[in-house]
Amino acid sequence: MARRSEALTRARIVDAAVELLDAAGEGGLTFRALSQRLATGPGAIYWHVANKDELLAAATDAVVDAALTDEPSAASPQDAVRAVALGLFDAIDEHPWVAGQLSASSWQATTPRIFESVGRQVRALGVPQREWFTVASVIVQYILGAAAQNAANARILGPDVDREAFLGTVSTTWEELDPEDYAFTRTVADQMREHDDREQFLAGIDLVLTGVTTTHPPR
Amino acid sequence: MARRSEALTRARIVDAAVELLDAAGEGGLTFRALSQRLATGPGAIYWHVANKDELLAAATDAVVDAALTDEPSAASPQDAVRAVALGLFDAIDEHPWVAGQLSASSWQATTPRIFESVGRQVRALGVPQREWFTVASVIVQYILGAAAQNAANARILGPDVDREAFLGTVSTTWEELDPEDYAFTRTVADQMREHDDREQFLAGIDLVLTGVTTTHPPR
DNA sequence: ACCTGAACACCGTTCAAGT
DNA sequence: ACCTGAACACCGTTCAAGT
Repeated sequence: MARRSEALTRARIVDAAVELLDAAGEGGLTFRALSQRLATGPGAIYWHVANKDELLAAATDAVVDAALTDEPSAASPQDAVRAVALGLFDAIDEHPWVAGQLSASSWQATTPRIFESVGRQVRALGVPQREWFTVASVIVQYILGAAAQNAANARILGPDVDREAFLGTVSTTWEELDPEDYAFTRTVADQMREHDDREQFLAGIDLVLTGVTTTHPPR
Repeated sequence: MARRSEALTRARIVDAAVELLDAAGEGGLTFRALSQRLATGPGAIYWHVANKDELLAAATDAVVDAALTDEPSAASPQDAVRAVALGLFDAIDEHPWVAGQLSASSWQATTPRIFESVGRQVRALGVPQREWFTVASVIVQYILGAAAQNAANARILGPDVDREAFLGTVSTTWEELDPEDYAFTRTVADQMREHDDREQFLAGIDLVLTGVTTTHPPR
């Protein structure tokens, strides 16, 4: 499997890192495991990459870049936002470790790309210019925040656990909470069991977009 | 400083863990550092706490619990949501490591408390019952997501970096992006330099709440 | 029941030495 | 210029031994 004939490049290292992260999670990325997969010593990697943080940032960048390559070209700004949001949602769902990174240090390099995609649609919605930064930030925060929490749940689940069984367990736990302290949570326990993550994420996007267009109606 | 006369309890361990996390971040919490601070051996801690994950979850719980103790008792459901949101925002701002935990494994234990607080206000807003879970989830996702990203920025900053200088640097970086690929981001670079995190967070809450009341107008 | 602290397996990172 | 792999300092966790 290991193609030891090919040169050790930064790109090959990042690709292998993504594979390791996908396969075994954040704890699975090890300089030893990585160097074994690349058929070298651990020290070799340090010639191409400064340290583990930089490697994680590069891996995150690679995933987000891939998720954002498809140009929106949608019917409405709303649809374009939905497309960007779903692209990131799916990418994070497929690579759950990305979530932790996006709220970590790679923020600086990766976020402008997301911000730009969303911001153009904010402009297209007719939001007044002095609100552009605020509104675009709020939408990006919701997208990344919701996707991150979704990924966290997926991480608890693990790849081998049955989703329905898990939701059933949580739902049952909720139903057994103190009736007085958790009146609301108990009531919606069955809604939680039957909800669809993707649908709910889109419902959130739509709520935010409705808030935006209501607060800043297009002239 | 170390009160070696007192018994080693789970509560004292968790308190010391919070202090270490506050002082030195996620990397600062070490069983060795912790046991030194508590004047014992590392093994002693394992009698009270199963492992590091459980310890982190307990520390997170402690912080969130403290942030949610003040009952809202606000004029409107909107104000109550703002109060809960700001309480969590400030708690995460003060204990940035909490953000990473909330999107990690402690989700199960801690989230119902937040969910209940927000959910009661969703009910009070007159949202139809079959939408309760969705709407409450969206609000909680925004609160935790936005607070987490804010904390991430604070973590990059570190406690000793000048905030204004940092924002100035980021703003300048944005202004130097490619004019075609990053037309929007460049335009709002100065807005980013002058924004206030707390205000922007509240603006997001209000956008979401407006979206909720517009989509589900109170009868 | 609760604490001690040495020991184990593992990790990120460095660096002299090689090609 | 690029790679090797032993070595260093450190970590989470265990466990026989103590009180």
